[in-house]
Amino acid sequence: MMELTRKGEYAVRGIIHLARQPYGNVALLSDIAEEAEIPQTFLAKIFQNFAKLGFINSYRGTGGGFSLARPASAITLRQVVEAVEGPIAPNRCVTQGGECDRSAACVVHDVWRRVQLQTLEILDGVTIEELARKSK
Amino acid sequence: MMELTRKGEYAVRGIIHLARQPYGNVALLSDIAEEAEIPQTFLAKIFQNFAKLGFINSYRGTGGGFSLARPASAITLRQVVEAVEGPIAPNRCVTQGGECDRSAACVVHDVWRRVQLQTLEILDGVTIEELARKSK
DNA sequence: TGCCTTCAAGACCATTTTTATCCTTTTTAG
DNA sequence: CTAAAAAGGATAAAAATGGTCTTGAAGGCA
Ligand code: SF4
Ligand code: SF4
Repeated sequence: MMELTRKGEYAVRGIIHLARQPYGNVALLSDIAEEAEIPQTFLAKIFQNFAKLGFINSYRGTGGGFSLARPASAITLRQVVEAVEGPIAPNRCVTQGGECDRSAACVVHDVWRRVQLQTLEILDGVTIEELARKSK
Repeated sequence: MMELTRKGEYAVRGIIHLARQPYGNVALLSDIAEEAEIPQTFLAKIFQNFAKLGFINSYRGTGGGFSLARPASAITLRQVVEAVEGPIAPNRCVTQGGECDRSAACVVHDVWRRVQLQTLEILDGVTIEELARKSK
């Protein structure tokens, strides 16, 4: 239950590997994909999305590639995961605009909200910088 | 991300409604399904599974139905959820025998383990009795 | 003994999500 | 101009989800 998909796992691994590059350095998709052991075309989609969201910059043409658009310390694990997996919620009723007519009276609802809040707290507290720095 | 499936949601709702019956009372599947607003045939599968796991008793024939096999206070939300959704884990690498050759060195792994442990702690601390009693 | 009720078990199925791959286009450096 | 590299869109196999249907088995009752 509640497992990250491959896409989520790849997204995290991918951006960590990108963050390990010397700062400002532009890295090739093919290199990151190989290092992180991610299917290149799949990672391409993920990075395209990250670029749109402003996490990373992309450069086309010869000498192109990807680099972080802001310091790794300013990107949290939560942001990365939510970017690809959507809002973190253990049940429908705890998402923004989550629909269940029972929510008001439901006790289980409160349990899921606690799970959600604790999870968010953990993921908010971890930055890509930390992850990239440790266990290099 | 990490959402309970319908099956999980139905399982929780179903067993709570069963726990609201007078103790020892045998309830009809059709009644529980209607009260909890769950497709009856789907709930049947869930309850069959619960019966196998010893959470509930089932009785066939006229006057048959389902009842809890042990006090609601001895059934935790975690047990119910894991019964239908499998082990609670935010990533493959934190399941029993979860496989990722990186686990040892990986820092993200530790984050997922923390998420898992916090979630388990919450779900272990909630019993079906509490859920059935409150917000009747 | 039959008949009716109720759960058991397994087959079946439509839809959605996951996990990619492929191809064409655009951008850019040199 | 050309080669390199990402962008964007179409396609698709495989798996998971969310059920339904049919048949069978067990139990109560006239
Ligand atoms: S936990 Fe309660 S509020 Fe949330 S979806 Fe289930 S019934 Fe609705
Ligand atoms: S978080 Fe680390 S250990 Fe877990 S699956 Fe990802 S790479 Fe492997």
